[in-house]
Amino acid sequence: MSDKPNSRKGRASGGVTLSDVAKAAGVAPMTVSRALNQPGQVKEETLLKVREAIEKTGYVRNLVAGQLASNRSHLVAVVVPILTNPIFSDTFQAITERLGKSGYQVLLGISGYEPDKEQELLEVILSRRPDGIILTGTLHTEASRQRLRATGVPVVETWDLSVDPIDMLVGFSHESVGRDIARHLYGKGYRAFATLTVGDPRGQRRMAAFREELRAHGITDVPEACFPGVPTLEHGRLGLRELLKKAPGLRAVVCTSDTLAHGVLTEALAQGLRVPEDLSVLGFGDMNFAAHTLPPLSTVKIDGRAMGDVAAAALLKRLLENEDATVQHDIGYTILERESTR
Amino acid sequence: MSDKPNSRKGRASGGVTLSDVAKAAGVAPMTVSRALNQPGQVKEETLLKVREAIEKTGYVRNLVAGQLASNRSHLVAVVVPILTNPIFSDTFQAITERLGKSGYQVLLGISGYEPDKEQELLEVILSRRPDGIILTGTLHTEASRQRLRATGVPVVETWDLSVDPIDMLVGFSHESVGRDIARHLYGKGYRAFATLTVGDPRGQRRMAAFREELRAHGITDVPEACFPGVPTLEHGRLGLRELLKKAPGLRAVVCTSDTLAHGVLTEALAQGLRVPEDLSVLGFGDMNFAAHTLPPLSTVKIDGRAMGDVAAAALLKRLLENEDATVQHDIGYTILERESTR
DNA sequence: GCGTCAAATGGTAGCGATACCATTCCGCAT
DNA sequence: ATGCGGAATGGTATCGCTACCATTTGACGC
Repeated sequence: MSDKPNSRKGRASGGVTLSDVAKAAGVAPMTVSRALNQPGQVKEETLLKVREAIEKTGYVRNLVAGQLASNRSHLVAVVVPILTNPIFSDTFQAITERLGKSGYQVLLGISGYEPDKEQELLEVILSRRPDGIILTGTLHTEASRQRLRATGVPVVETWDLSVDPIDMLVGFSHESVGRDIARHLYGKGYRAFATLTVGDPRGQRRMAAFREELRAHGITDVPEACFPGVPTLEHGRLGLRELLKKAPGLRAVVCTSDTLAHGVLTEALAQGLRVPEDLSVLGFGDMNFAAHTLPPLSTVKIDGRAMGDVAAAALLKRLLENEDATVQHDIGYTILERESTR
Repeated sequence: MSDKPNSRKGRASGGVTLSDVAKAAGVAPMTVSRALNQPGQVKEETLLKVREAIEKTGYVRNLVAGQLASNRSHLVAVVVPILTNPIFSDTFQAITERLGKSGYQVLLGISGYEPDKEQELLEVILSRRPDGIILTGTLHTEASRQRLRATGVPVVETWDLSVDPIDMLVGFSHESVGRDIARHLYGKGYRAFATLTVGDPRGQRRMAAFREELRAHGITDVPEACFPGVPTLEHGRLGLRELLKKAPGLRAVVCTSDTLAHGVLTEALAQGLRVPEDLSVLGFGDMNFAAHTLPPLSTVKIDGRAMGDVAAAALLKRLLENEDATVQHDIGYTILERESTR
């Protein structure tokens, strides 16, 4: 049917427009527009004619023009630090699904834990006039915050709580997690701890709170290993080796990610250390493998899907119902005791 | 500085437009447009005035209007089956980075291995008039293929080869992988095989070729376990149990994913099976953990980043240089022998 | 038959930018 | 001075759609 690929250069796109469809259907352009956007307001008979014309002409909607005219993009931008961490891809997937149901599409941005990169990203994102923005974390440049506030786009920050949110907020307290871990493990009788982290600002904050709480119990010497980049099994293995060198009497390793913890378990197994008898290991995230490691990994469960769902729901409420209430939602967490700690 | 959040309803967006900037700078709108898009064509002095005006007015570009006028979106859509599989997120990340350098932004779509869902997705994607589309796999509905061909958008299919590509193509032969695995393992003396898969069409094809090649060597009975959904450690563990029940004499398990293989290794360890003495395991993908499992996992290495890079490069060539050559690139693969096979 | 009102449809003027062409500017040779 | 040509800038007509309001249609009661 197609004569030849459209040239798509110069001014005219060469494609079929809504007016062409209207002509083919014998109605006005506005009617076609309504048939597509508010089919309920169009008579069944007309709807049929329009659909037929669309089919016949091979019309492809142009949301770009629609967006310019209506000032609504049906686009929501989501910014995550990295995608390779399943903890974020779960949230992202949940957001995508929830928004998709209401006809919104997601524009993804990857910031790599760098506020400056995030700022650049936001600039491009704002240029596309999204209807809403979902950010990961509350650590943004001052310029970013001002820009977002000034434009008035609905914003949801996730994965954290904050005293001064830009707009809406869905997350949990990382300080609280750190303290709870410390109390929990201290309560079980552990005294010789170490932490294993990567360059993740929220993980660092959890561990800072963890240390502080331990200090309150008189434990001041907590060795740490920290790797740059993303959490990997390898970093977990290297990390345990490093920590054992620093502190041979080590009894419990607290990791900022299940992946790291999995590496620690693996290295322990390789070295003949029994878990939890000789060494306890605690992860973070409750990723899908955590329950199936050897031994099953104790961890802090974060419901990433729920977080995405709540964030998307809050945004939709604002978008669809023009609800003006500011959302502040603590999604909580659970310390999941499996067998890697006892 | 901001008076109050813009209402963003009705027709006027209430924002600062390029014309406002032009007025503030004392130049024509066209000049501001050029200052932003072809700064080389604008006098240094004028450039300065414009930049100042942009700063002062708090102007945020509107790429939507620009796109409508110029018929170029600086947007490339990427469709992947799932994001949780690191093998795809690597490719995706590489694409994003490469395109980002040339000023293109990426619009992500998740198809969930369902051609019908992909078709719906493509409809929305095309409505946004992307400058290019990168697809995963070559398995699309006929309607999708026609639609893509008719619109004339540059398309790159990845992760596969095909006799009838829509446009450009970057991948490798899954049949070839399957046959090579069979020859390789057969050559090392193995005779009792099983396969472990999830509902991934390309993995299925690899295993079909694997079986066929084995049949050529007189091995016809190859038990299989197949799980729906995505590959997880759990499926790997369950899979090995299932397979051992079916075929206690099993000597080598071939998996369609490193994650599954990791699960098999874990279950073997849990059952006291020695790898590779009692059981050999082969994965697929060479994910970042593969070299660090117990024992290190033999696998088929696919360079996902390279694939993304090549795909993005091919697209950019078409977009920037209007190169008309059809690309067909076999990215290849390597069977990586670590210790889980011998 | 006619007024009434809601449902369905149509006409027109933008949305904010860029393509295209026209115009002005400016340095330099004549 | 004058003419010339390239660099820099400006004016205007769209791009394809939807908001807004006007108009038409049709069902109903009296």
